[in-house]
Amino acid sequence: MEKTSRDPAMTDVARLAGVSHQTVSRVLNNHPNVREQTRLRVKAAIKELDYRPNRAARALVTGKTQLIGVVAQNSTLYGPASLLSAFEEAAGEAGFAVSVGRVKVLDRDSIAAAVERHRDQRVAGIVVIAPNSSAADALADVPAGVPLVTVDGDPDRSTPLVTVDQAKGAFDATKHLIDAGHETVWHVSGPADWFDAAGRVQGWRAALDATSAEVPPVVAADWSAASGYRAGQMLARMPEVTAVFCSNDHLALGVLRAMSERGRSVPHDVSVVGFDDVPEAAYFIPPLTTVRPDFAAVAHETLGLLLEQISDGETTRPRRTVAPTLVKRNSVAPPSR
Amino acid sequence: MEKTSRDPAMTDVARLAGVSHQTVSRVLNNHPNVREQTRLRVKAAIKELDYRPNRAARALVTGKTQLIGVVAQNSTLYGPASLLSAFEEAAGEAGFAVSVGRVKVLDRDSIAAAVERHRDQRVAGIVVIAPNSSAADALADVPAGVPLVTVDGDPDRSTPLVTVDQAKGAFDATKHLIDAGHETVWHVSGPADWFDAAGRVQGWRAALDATSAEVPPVVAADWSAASGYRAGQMLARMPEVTAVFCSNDHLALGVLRAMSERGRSVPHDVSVVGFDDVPEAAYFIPPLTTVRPDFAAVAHETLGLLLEQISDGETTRPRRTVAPTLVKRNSVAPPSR
DNA sequence: GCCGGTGATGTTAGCGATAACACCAGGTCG
DNA sequence: CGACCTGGTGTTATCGCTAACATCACCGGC
Repeated sequence: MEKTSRDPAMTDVARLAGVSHQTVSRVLNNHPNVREQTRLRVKAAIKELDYRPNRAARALVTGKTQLIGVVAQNSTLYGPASLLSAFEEAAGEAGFAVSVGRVKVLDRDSIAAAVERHRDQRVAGIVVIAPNSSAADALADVPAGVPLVTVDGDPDRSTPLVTVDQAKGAFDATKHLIDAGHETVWHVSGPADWFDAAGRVQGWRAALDATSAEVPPVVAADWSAASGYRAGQMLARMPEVTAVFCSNDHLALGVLRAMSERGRSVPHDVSVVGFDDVPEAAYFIPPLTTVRPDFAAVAHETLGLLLEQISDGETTRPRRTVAPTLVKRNSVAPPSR
Repeated sequence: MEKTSRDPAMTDVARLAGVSHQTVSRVLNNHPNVREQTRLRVKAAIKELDYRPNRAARALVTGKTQLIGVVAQNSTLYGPASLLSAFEEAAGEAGFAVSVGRVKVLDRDSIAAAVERHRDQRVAGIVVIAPNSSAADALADVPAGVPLVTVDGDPDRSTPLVTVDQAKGAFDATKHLIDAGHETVWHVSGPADWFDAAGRVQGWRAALDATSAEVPPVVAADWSAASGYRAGQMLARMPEVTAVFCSNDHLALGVLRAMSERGRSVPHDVSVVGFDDVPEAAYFIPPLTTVRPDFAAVAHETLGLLLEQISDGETTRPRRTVAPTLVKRNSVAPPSR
């Protein structure tokens, strides 16, 4: 019964393989000048001891970690959650660990504190999912030199940014309704300080302008089904409303329920389009036509941009946009009138 | 224009404060034997230099990191996503960083690989969200000595485990339907190899047994609205079905739509109860009665169990269960017959 | 007035890697 | 055939911290 001794270190491997620890290091880092036979001996020793390099020691001497910090809101909104999950997977495949710093609210202080925590950890780079303006503001405080990429952040700021092409998605959705024969399209929007919501408003308006359709007032909501329901109750009472584009699927769900309660049939009386394509959208009543963002693509672009900064210190094209696609289901029909 | 010099280290702070680096270390670690005046001088120097301790160096000498590794599936299922988010927040408050290792599928090899990646990082502890049996199997390979907590894992295994009391939630839901006057309750279940699903089946059956109600066959599905819809199509054709307990809210959504298509009104003709209380459940048609797990509580219990293991090496009570609550809305009514 | 204890601080020795340089054998070349 | 390169390897210094021990002033007690 012996005391658990410490984990094997490089010198233990070296001793077993009959070489110096430096040679072990060379094998580990794939340096060219190692004889094949030596390499094999070292690898065998590594395996035999179940040796794993000590990252702390490596980080200490190189000054670099293999860690990426992500700042995200503590919410289960479908978009951010999908993005985060996709990013973690992509980063993992690239050999980076991902440390997630959750933030309760997206205000300047919380974001700044989360970024600081990551800097304390000496992460190689930071990704901030900063979907609203106060979150974006916080990034002004981050000193240059820390590789940083913003996702869904402020398009008017100069930080490297990856985002879904909200305007295009909204344009397509609105256009689809107009093409179905509707005279105009109403819009239930997400919170005004969210860039996603703003971009969708912009795309919606552009589509209406393009066909000289009348632009009705934006119906403001947050992202919740509850607020969509309230917006829907209002719209359901207005007979001139025949088409509604909602800023996300949950808003659309609320609208759907309000319409159903008021006896306005979707899509016969009113057409509805959402945004996000949550997995259950196909099982709303009726199945929802919606816009699907490609979160995996956003994640990959983000990682690419970050890795570029980490290695070069600079970035060639610091703004990237990923186009979403319209998914047609049964919530859109020509107006009945 | 001078070259960016290296980050300040402890010796820089020491020099500025006119003390030795060891004294700086003592201040940082709140050692008692430091004169108040010295402490203040050191703190001032730390602030002036914007000094941050190098965690790699600390980890190297102490052999411990302040990192917790989490293994989770790459999915956006509401339950796991909520749990993860809650855990990250709780761990952050306790001063730990959380590294998330995503896994595409919950099979033994992937889980084992993810655990290994975390061990390479020398995390202080590991949390595995292991909701099905193949995931749980992988943990057999983890050597003792690595603090490990399983969430939603195998109740029959001896690893420390935290879980929602699935059986109680399901029992309450089923009981609620029986109390409303239904002769029996049908069940649309999640995948059979998920412990969550199994626990819910068990609770459902217990409630039926307790009132000597007939136990209809389990309708098997996965967690998706699509599979709920298929199950619902079948159940809708059976006039004797008046009450359905679904293993999660998305299944319930699919059932709701199938019922609506077949002209069976919920709750007038058929009552439905779900599980999870997703935020939009209140806006289904009709608003869904469901069971709400307390993910924050699960997260806290998990963290507590893990920290106990990290400090003591042992655990007093390695199994913890968190009771969910029934949320009553409008999808349950007495049978019409 | 000397001794031992105690509080405040400094000094030294690692932790486990990589970097930089030193070294040595063997081949190439003028 | 000696100078020079070059591939393979070892040696030493170093990263920034904490642990352990050393030091020193000051205190009270006999």
